[in-house]
Amino acid sequence: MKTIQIEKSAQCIKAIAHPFRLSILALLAEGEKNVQELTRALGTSQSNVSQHLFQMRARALVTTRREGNMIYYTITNPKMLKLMALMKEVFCGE
Amino acid sequence: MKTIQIEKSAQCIKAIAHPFRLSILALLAEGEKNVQELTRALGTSQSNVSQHLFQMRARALVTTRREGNMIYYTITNPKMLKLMALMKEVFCGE
DNA sequence: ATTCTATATTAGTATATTCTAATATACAAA
DNA sequence: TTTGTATATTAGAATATACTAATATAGAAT
Repeated sequence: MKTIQIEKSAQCIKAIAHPFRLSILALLAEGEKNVQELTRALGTSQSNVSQHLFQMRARALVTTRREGNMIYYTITNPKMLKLMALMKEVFCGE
Repeated sequence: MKTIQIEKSAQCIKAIAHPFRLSILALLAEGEKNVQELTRALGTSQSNVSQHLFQMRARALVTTRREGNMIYYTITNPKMLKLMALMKEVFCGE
């Protein structure tokens, strides 16, 4: 595996290496959600959620869509769902 | 996904969220290696490599075997290889 | 234009991570 | 038993991350 791929992968992995960010992905796996919905589900501050979302947006792991004054987030790459399922299997046993 | 699984997954993901640790996994994917071999390949200090290995050992992602005064490391779960391939695909495109 | 609501950004602090340098441990060889 | 080699551990400094509180922005509604 090339150095550049290692670096990029490490950045993306870091972007999902937090319980809140994993939870956000698990919620988005059900379908798109706006920031309010995510904030309520996580039980932390809106600011904190926005900051976590920023990290995943910066790596293009999630994508946004505006509707009125709400921003809806979705998982960019559908293969992410497969990846999450496999991580669960490898890290938590089956 | 349950909170406990989220927590455990986040811990494991953190344990691989570093270029050196990903490189180590990529090297171990080729077969078991001892600390010297990994140290030479990474081009950092032996102490640093041991510290990175510790993090993955603590999460049982890698397993050790002693031979004389060398310690050989292997990837614990063969499914990790599938996971790494999928991460590369999702994070680096195909 | 003002106000309201949703989201983003900033500043500052607390905590965690990473690295280097030094030291400890464990086995092998002499 | 001393010496050498491989690996692990510790301490401390530098950097990065995560959180709270406050503020900014952008669009909607009045």
